Amino acid sequence: MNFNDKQAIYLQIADYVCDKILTAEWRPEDKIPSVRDLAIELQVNPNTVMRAYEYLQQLEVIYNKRGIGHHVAPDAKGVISGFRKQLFFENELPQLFKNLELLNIGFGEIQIRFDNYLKSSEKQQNENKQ
Amino acid sequence: MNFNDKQAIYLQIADYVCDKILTAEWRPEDKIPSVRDLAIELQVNPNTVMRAYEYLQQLEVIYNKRGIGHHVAPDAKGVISGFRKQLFFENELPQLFKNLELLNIGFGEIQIRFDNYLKSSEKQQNENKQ
Amino acid sequence: MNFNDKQAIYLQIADYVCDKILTAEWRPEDKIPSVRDLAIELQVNPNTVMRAYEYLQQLEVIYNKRGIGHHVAPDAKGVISGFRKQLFFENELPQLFKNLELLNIGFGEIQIRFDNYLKSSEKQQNENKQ
Amino acid sequence: MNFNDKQAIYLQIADYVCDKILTAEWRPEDKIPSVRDLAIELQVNPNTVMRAYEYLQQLEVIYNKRGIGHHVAPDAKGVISGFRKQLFFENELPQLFKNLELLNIGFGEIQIRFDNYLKSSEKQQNENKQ
DNA sequence: GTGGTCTAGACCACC
DNA sequence: GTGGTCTAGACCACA
Repeated sequence: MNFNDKQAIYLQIADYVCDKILTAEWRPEDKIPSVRDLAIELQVNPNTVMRAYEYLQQLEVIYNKRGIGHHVAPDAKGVISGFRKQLFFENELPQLFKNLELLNIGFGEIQIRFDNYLKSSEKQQNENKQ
Repeated sequence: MNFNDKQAIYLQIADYVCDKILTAEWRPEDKIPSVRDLAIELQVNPNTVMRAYEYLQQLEVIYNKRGIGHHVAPDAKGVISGFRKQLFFENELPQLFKNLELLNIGFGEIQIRFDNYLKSSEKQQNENKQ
Repeated sequence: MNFNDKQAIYLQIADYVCDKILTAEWRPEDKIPSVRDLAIELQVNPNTVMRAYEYLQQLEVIYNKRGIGHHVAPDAKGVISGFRKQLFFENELPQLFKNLELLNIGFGEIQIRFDNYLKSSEKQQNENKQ
Repeated sequence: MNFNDKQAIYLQIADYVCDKILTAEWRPEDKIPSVRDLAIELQVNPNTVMRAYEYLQQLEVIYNKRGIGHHVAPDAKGVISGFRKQLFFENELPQLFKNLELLNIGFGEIQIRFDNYLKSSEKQQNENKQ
């Protein structure tokens, strides 16, 4: 967690959890780490983890079984994808296009960098498998 | 100015000024509007404009002559481009790639949307010329 | 704080903080007083303290943890010394030499006054220890 | 003149005039440059030069003959020395000593640097004579 | 006219 | 509790 980032820590934690779910590291109905454990792992105040979990419950990404712990919601992946896609197409992409134009960056360069990204990404996955 | 945006107003003003410089509407050594004038134009408190100008001075995008006013720095365009490119390549682009991967969005779709963006952008410029 | 000094109050506060750090009264990673607390202690407006802290953050003398407070940066002492030495050798010392020459003041007199300064300084420290 | 310096321009001009007098480049009863001429030479607004001259008149460093111009006062050198010495001993020197102490700079180093300064100063004067 | 500083007081998000 | 932002209004020095 980055304590000096402009993004709130509880949102950083929520993103951390969402990434775990999107990459299927945590699957639907899986039990996710307890508030205390995650707080220790991420070196933050348990209240802050609690707030992130509450936020994710509200979004129906996770749910809580009293006395048992928090679990990944059945359609967590769909919900997260929905939110992120909206953010992506309505905010990030227009901003990207504006930058390409103002900074005189060609679309070709983006394509090349994306290809490189894919290659290094695949390579890393292969290494992890071995 | 967007008063409900999460981004601070003074940063929005700074971006507003940078855009004026990048599009060459304001050129190096030009005098830019006084704190009070811009405050009236943008309907904000003069202190808020002052804060934006202070921030831009620190970044060496503008400079101040005692009692005369603020002026566009000689290499303002280079400085702004530098900052924005760094932000673009180090944050926005990796974020884009990560999104494409996690959200299962094809690169082709981005390309189509960019072409559409360019068309509507050109169209608008032609309308402004007339 | 000296309200009639030509030097801005927020800069006086910044100097106050730097002196605390240089004398090791506040050490690296220590939490420094909150904006509101220092404002009460120094009898100034919290905004003024905030401005001093912003300035020091920009200089990387202190840093901020979200919701926790401001802390002395790891190399604060080095940073401050660097700035002050630069100011000293590039401005103050040439100014001193120019004065000695134009005002016909002998270097010996400076030496005598410095010895007296050291004596009174030591004396005061001894008194504080007791 | 430095338009971005914290010191007011009219004070910079006043210092400029005082230096000329202290170095005896301009002698008592000499006519000094007209407001217009000095304004052109220093690339500033004539009003600003006027303000500097008014300030120096008030200090009895220069005086004005109506329709003729400004002249160096008989005891200009004494007056200037007086002011500067006061500033020197009451402000600059204590500040210097405090810096030496906090920055751990030995007095010996100052002495060496002063000797070097004198040598280069003499050398330059010899060159100017030739 | 220009910027620069300061105050008082408010509201907000965050930990 | 912490900082961060904004407003309204004041005063000052400077060109």
